[in-house]
Amino acid sequence: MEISSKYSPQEVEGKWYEHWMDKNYFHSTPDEREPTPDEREPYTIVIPPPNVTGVLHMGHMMNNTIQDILIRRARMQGKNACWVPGTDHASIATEAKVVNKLAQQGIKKTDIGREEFLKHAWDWTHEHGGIILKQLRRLGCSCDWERTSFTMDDIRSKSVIRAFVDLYNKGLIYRGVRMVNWDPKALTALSDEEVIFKDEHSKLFYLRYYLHEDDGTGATGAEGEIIHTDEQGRRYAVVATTRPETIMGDTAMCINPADPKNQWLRGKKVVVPLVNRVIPVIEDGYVDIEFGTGCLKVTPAHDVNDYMLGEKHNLQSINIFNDDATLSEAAGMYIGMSREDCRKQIIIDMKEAGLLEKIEDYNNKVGYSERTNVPIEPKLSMQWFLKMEHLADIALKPVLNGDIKFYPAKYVNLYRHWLENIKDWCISRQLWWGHQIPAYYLPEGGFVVAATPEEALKLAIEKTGNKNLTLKDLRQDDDALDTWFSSWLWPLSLFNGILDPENAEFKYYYPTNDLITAPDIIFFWVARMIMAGEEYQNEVPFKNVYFTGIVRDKLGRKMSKSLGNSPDPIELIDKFGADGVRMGMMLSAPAGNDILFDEALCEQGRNFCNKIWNALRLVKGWNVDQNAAQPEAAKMAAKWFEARFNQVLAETNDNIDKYRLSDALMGIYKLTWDDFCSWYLEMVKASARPRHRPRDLCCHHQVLREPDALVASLHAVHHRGNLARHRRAQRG
RNA sequence: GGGAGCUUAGCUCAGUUGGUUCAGAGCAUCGCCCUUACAAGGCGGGGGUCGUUGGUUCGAGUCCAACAGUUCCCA
Repeated sequence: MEISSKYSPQEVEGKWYEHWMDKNYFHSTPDEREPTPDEREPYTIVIPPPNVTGVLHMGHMMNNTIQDILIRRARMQGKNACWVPGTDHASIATEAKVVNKLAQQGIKKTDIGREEFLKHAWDWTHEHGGIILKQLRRLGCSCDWERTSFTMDDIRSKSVIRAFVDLYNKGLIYRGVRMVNWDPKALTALSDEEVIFKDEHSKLFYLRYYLHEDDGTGATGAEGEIIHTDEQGRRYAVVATTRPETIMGDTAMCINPADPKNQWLRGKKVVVPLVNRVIPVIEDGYVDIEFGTGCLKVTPAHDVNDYMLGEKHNLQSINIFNDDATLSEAAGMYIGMSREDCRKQIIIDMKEAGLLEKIEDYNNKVGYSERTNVPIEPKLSMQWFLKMEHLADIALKPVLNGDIKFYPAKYVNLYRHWLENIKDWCISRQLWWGHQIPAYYLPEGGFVVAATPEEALKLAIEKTGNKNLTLKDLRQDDDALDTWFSSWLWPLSLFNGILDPENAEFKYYYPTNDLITAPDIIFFWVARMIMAGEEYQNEVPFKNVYFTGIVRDKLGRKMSKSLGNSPDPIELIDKFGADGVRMGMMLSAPAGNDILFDEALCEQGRNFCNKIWNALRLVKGWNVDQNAAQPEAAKMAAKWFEARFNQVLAETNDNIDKYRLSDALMGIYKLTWDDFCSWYLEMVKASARPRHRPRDLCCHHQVLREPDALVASLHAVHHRGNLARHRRAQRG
């Protein structure tokens, strides 16, 4: 049979993937059918669940290639390897997509109601979900597909609710009015981690706050005192702000008691410009003397720090915004205007009224919603929170004492710093797509928390003593839980370890071995999984965390849709083969370092596959004579290569043990290309002149056996395994 | 504003306890070869004051300090 001189992955990869699936090579037991584990050591990875409606991007390619390398190696080492795939319901992202789709049909979600909306969301999920898992198959991922899970499937949903009820009963979950990050587009609260700060070229507006009923007293004449006076001799304070549109919510002005500039303002009252509300001047060391004029307007309803000042000084809090960040009735002016328009208008009006001192250019950072990309509005609202102090404590220990190892280790510091400065986690979202909070409000006020409506009713009757209560009297909380509130249970809930911690699978597979993830979700996800693991099992959820780099383009820019610099992974696979692309990623991916992706690397991967392919062609072209004696030179060459092979194998194992995957790959690359092809095959070739003389069997076998073992030892380029099997198949 | 990291060949990066093996790898490049496995190839070659300055040391890519550039995290 003639073999093409060029390797064509398209003809090989799909076929072999199918073969592996047919043989069920990726499935691991125990499972529900076969509850007894064999004597092998388990090796478990749970996939970082991609968004159910997402599509594969370069970050997934990187991440899942690494997982596949580790899981295949474990399998080769004789461990019971189990890689659990699944997807995440991605509350905000998915809900936003469904809302948009409905909007195109002229439908608002509030018009159709929760139940109807969820039907649409499930339709969307069934339509788009699973695409990404199919794409992972293209990449060659050896997941145990029978175990495919979803954060909103039955077991996972029940686990989330169970955990919520449990934490509530432990007193770790509470409901309260707090300053939260409000997304005025998605109309929901967000956690601190979902806010992205961006540099902004904005303006600093200096506003005049005239003294109320100025009696001319207060001046100390001290050095550094600054008193502003207008043409009529009226005295005023100057406040610098980036957000003049919030003045309607001002309930105090604050100075630093140690600020010589503003001593004359002590104990005075000032008038909010335009609004004409009289507010007190308070004193607090919080105010930065150097910033602006040292006078701070305090708007407790619309700024986190102002909120704290308000609490401390007992200030009134006026919420001047509606949920969509337009001006509310309470603002008293500019009602219904957007915050952006209001800012423009208010500056025009101030100028006219002579209340604007000056405008300066100013660079500051503004928080944006990670999902909708609109500026976050700090907002006082009633939300559910998870207390973090205890959870942070138990999550810090295993990382500091080495029960969990981070690769690279530099992330330990970052992790510690975050945990030591942690704030309570806002876990409620004003969304429908997700796990509905299992809190039930009673007709006479108050609420109960229970896993099911029936249990809630029981509790409600106990609590109120009212035996006539029915399910209809209870109203379940409208809000859903933060998506991460299900993700953090992932390693536990995948094996049903929340609902049934004594089950055989869970006992066998948990804790998992390695977690492969991106460093940007170290807080969102990694830290919280450790908390959940410690809280529920008193055990770490995984032993090693490998942080991948962020995939950038070759100019070092983040890949983004707007830049259009992200290649389509599937097109890359079509062009270079899955192996070529996988190798391209791995060649330049030391842990934790960003990788500058370049198609040239995939080309190198493709070339390598081709090199192996052609080694096969050479060997296949040889006739084998069982009776021929092995030439002395070939014998020596074989001996040399075997020694070389064992040496590289040891190095490779060592490198992978240290998670130095690109080094491991390079070792095999050179072994294959330089030692095997350039030296060994050439030596065997030369030893058998004249050229048509058949090679001896011994030699032939060794030639075939060596790359089999070689290839099997590192599955970075998984179809090299195919080639080896291909050889075996053709040999017979 | 606070903190962390990075800076070694044209590019991407190794370089673990300071000492022949420490100045490396891959890619790219240059020269010669269509040699019957592979031009997606073969053989050979060039290329770096290890960001800058200073310090510790018998000895510094490696340790210390300052500075510059750069990236990230937090507020």
